[in-house]
Amino acid sequence: MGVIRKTKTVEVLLNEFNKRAVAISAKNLIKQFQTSFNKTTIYRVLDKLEEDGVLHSFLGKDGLKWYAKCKGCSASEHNDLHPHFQCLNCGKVDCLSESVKLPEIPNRKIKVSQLLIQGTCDTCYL
Amino acid sequence: MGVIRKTKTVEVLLNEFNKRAVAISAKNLIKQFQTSFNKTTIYRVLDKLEEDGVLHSFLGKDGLKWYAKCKGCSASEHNDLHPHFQCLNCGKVDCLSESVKLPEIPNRKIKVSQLLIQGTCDTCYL
DNA sequence: AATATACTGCAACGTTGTTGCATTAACAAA
DNA sequence: TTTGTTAATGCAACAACGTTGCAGTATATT
Repeated sequence: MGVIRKTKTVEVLLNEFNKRAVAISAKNLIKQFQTSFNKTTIYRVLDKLEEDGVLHSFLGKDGLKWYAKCKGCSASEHNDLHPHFQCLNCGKVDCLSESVKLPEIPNRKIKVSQLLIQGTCDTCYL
Repeated sequence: MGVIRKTKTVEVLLNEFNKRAVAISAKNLIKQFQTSFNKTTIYRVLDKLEEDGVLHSFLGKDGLKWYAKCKGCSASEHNDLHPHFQCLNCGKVDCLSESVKLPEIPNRKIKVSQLLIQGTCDTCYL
């Protein structure tokens, strides 16, 4: 379970998430590191980092998988219930710190929820 | 533009959405009607019906595209801001009528939002 | 240094959805 | 009803994102 060995791929990817504060899509990472790492490896490392509670994942605009650093998650518990904002212009995704109040749903048991807000970000906002 | 001609495909698909009250994925429709219609046709008809404000679409669990009947939408305006609930056990998706209160986001312009709640539905809830 | 096994790269594949193009069918007008 | 325009369809091929199997490599442990 989780990341066991400290490999080059893990080091480089983690560094990337630490450097940038925003979420990054698997697609972007693959493009960025295509000369260094195979896409299969990147997918697998991201999986592991998520299992480990280091990253959390969610689906963005076109069903693409995005990852961002977790704050206060562990391998046993993922509490990534914050919403995400994706800019329809530049594609950038931010984690929002505000929590969402889920509607009341009778007779159903909620396991996870995902709120994706789309619009224009501060940089692209004219 | 939207749907112009009353074809067999449009008729059958619309009938399906009227018969069942839940959301249906493109994948399911293609599987269900693979003997009658080509998948390309189904994708295109769904697109048109959405443009027309008859259906609205959203992304479910694995990035799959789901469609459901709109209430009070038109070609000019889609007000499909309600959340969806997907059962992790049987895969069924329901539209929830409750509206969601979006968090305050400074310096950004919200265009659309999508809240997907996942868990166990009433039928699968033990 | 030797060993066990986690990690990697490659190639091939799977699934969902899209595109181009020739053919067919819906609708309007004569 | 027949004709003509053009929207809708089916087919095949493609595109994108992601997964799988397997042989070879690197990491950590002894």
